[in-house]
Amino acid sequence: MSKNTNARDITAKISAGKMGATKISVTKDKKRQAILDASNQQFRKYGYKKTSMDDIAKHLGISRASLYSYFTDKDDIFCEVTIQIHEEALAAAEVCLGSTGHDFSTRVKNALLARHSPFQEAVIQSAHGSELFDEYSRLCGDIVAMSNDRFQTQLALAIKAAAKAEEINLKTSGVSAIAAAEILNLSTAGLKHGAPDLKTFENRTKKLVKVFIAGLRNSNKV
Amino acid sequence: MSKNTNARDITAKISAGKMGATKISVTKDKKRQAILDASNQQFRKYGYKKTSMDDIAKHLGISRASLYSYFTDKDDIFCEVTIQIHEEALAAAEVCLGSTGHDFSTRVKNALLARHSPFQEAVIQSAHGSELFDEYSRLCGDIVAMSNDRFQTQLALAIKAAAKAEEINLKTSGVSAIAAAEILNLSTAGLKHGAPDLKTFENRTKKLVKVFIAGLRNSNKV
DNA sequence: AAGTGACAAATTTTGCATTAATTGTCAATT
DNA sequence: AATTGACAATTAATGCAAAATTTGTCACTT
Repeated sequence: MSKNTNARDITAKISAGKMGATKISVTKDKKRQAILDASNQQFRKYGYKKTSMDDIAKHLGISRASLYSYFTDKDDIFCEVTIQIHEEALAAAEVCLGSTGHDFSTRVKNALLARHSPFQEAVIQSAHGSELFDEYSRLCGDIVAMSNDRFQTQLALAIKAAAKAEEINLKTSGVSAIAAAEILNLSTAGLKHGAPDLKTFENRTKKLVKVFIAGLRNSNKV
Repeated sequence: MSKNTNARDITAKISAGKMGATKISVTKDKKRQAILDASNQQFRKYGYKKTSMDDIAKHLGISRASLYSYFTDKDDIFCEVTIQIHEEALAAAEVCLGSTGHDFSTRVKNALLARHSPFQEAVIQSAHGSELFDEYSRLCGDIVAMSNDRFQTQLALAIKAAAKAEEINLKTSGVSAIAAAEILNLSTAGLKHGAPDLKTFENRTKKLVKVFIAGLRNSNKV
């Protein structure tokens, strides 16, 4: 096994996808993606430790050796899977926040669900949720933390914009945009607890956001 | 080790303290309490498995054998400790909810803090937090669940009363008292995450409650 | 170039024996 | 009656060797 990937490596990987001219063939990227998908599937089904490189290879109908021409080792695959899930969730959340045609409260609700639902499904629901969670913090603690920061920053920006547009009133509410974003994010995470299904979690989130955003409109009035 | 204490036993133990005429001597109760306190201390310091009956006995300056005339086994002690912590937290929360002289929002905030702070301190802060948490759900999952239910019921009653007193407006908010209580309780639990100290957690809770309760005053107005 | 089989090294698992620690229960003591 | 020391029994920790699995690499095929 390789040594723990450090923060600099991760940052490089995350931003790599955004740069334009890669000379790697399309088929190579497609195959990389197939490996990531298969691995993700196996990790959820059997947990991280119980999933061997051979399992992944067999599941794809290729040889184990070829995996090593796409990824350095299992840790590498796991980190990339994690990064991808987080990137997707973040992108989806950003779309929700920016979507016109919905009022502010709905946009926030959708963003929170986009950010949190994938993990409610993947981590909590899976039988190996707790083991995967351990691996997250061991191999990709930085990713999760960074992703959280980025989401809260996005959300805070949206809240600030809403305040400027006078959809909410931060001054009378006595909370900063950043604080509001942090509280919404953490609270939503809390709503996952003991939720028997995704629908329950969604309902709770819906209500939390509705009331919370309403509170941001006039917290001072008693 | 004894078999897992079942729900009926726990219910009996919880209500036992409320009945009047116990013929057990005061010193016996005092000693029981001393054992519980010492055990609680050791559990937090060294974790559940690493704390032996001998450790507890030595820490009290008594023999190990005498522990067994007060409790059937270590599991029993652990459950009683857990019950006591939960009972205290619940009682404190109830006092907060009923306390006149504070406005509704403050009462709710204080109740949530009374309910959650002890665990923020004990479970999260301790080095053995995760192990203790595992033991909780293994031995006393019922206690935690029951305690949660009772707290949410209390909170829901207070919310209903506030609605009757027209301090908040549940109808326009579109959430039931029970739903609001559940969301507040779960959200507050979420605010513990990554909090470096108790103060941070308290600040977050303060803001959450302020805004949320404000939202319960007029969720419909856009 | 992309992919594979095969190989040596490293890691995990298994079984088993030994030692140490912990438990729960006495009869005996204060 | 409360407490204890001591005892048998269970359970946990340790060591170690053999077997099995998994890993990462390379020369070789297609």
